[in-house]
Amino acid sequence: MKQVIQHLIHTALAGLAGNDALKCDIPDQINIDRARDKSHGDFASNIAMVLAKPAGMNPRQLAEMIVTALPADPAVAKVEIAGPGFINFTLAEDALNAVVKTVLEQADDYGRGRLGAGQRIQIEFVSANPTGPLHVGHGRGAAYGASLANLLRAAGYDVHNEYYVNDAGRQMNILAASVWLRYLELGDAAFEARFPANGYQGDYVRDISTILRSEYADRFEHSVERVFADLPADEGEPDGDKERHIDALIERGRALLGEEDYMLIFDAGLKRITADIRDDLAEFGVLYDDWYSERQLHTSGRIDECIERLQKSGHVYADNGALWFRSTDYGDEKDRVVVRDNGVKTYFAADIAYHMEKLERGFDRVIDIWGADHHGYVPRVKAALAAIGDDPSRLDVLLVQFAVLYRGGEKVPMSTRSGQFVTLRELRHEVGNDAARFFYVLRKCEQHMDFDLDLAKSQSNENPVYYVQYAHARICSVYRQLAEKNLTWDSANGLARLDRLSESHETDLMTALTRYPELIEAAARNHEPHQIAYYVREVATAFHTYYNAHQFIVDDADLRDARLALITATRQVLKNGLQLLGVTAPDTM
RNA sequence: GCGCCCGUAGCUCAUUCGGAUAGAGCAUCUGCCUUCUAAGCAGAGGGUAGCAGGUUCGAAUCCUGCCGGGCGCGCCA
Repeated sequence: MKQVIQHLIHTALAGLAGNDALKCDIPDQINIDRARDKSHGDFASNIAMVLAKPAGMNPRQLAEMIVTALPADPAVAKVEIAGPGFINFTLAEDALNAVVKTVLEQADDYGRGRLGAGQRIQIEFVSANPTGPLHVGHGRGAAYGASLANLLRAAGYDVHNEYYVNDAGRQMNILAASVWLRYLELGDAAFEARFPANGYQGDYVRDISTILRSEYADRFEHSVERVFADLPADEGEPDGDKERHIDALIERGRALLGEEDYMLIFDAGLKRITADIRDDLAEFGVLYDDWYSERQLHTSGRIDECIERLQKSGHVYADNGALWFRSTDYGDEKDRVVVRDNGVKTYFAADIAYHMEKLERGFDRVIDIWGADHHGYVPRVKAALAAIGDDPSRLDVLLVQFAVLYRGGEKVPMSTRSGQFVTLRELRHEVGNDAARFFYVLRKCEQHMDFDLDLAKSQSNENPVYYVQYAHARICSVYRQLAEKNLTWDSANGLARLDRLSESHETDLMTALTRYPELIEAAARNHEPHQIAYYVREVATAFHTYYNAHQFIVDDADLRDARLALITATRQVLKNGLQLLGVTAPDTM
């Protein structure tokens, strides 16, 4: 409809310019907005105000001229000039109620757009280290990423979801050492007192060790004395340094176990935790096309290849035994190490290779969703892509602000290492997947989020998701009532008699339904799934209001069939919108 | 200190890439269940959009400065 009006205005302007009545260029983009206030009609254009200055005219006069030159269109019932020079368009009733037919015909496809035009787009999100279960902080990235992926798909993109598994690096070695020590602890309780301050303390580590012991009893046995002989002191001991201590402990583990057994323990932890994360996300309705391994980048030589490319670019130098990427050449604050003086490639080196690889896989666009604490990382990744000759503008990094947890008015400390956190699974079980998905996505990603656990858990009925789902269930209930009264809905008759829908509640609801396709496009373009959440709530409001004001199952069969057509279309739009958010649309509540 | 994000009703947040009188939910108050589910509806009160300038026909939105909050500034990942 916007395009229709744009076209009308464009025709009018072209005519005026042809008569020399208008002495300025016609803009390519003519802005048509939804009117906020019903008294302003359905759509508004600010074109007269925009062109007033270049045309050297008063905006209201110019608006008069444009309106006079507008070709007639059956869809437009009324055109008015208002305020400083807005041109307001009111739709004809036929044009409005046609939406009911459109929705019923297109059904699950109603709202699908072609903004993406089949472009391939990859979206990587969550990608938490597989060193422990997901916590509620990860939940936000999961809900946001999954909803955004659904939204982009609905907007016509070919979307590929990916999880980057950080299965290499120091954190994973710390996990392996933690699993090993808990395993030893099961054979000798004396190990418990020596558990490193920096180890992973969560109970899930003990669970992994218990399983490991059931599979490999007595295979990795070592005494406390041998394990801790001549190690640097841990935190809490004189001259203690927890970092040096845990690194030495990892090396001790490798030496005592041998590489094969060490990797066996390492993989036991990795596999259990990755599987747990995968199940957790799947239950949350968050699915991936690929789980991409960081370790695979190392073993395949992709990182070396990437470093070579960087070197050839001339932006790499050696200093202090390490290899540096001169990211300051691209505006970064300081240069970054890619190979440490001990020969180990940094996480950054792997990440450059990963992004290089993503672009090579043929995606037109790549989206990374990161926690806001990684924001300083964006310039160096883009710098590296530019250095190796890739186009950094193909990468969008969306930063999701932290969800700060509150319990009893107190901030809840979160740390994976200490094992002190509320897991995503706990949250899901307490408030339900639907409420959690909806709650998370109700704020735009750059907005800081206060997550009040007491509110979410104890007063979950206040969550607006129930309000929306209730509207859907109520519509289903109307059909059950219809059956009990031995009536049926004649849909063909309903569609033929849409002219009977003239109550203000009905036009309001239909207007809301017409907005859905535009909303998908705007929300996808701006990466804002929260718009969908607010929209379905608006549709639910329009429906609940209608429900209370009018009876659907009336004696007049034409009116009844028309009203049932409208609420059926409403149910479809609610379902489509909720589906994008990963929320169920229940038949009963 | 430098960089990124944020500041809108008592609380939590919207505000269609600059539009008309800044809107919802929660909380508070007043009404509505013999009729399709009251997890609902109708209505009321509640605002200097952190503060001060600037840009323009028009600013919560863009720019500058200050104030306040969050995060980051490793040869960790």
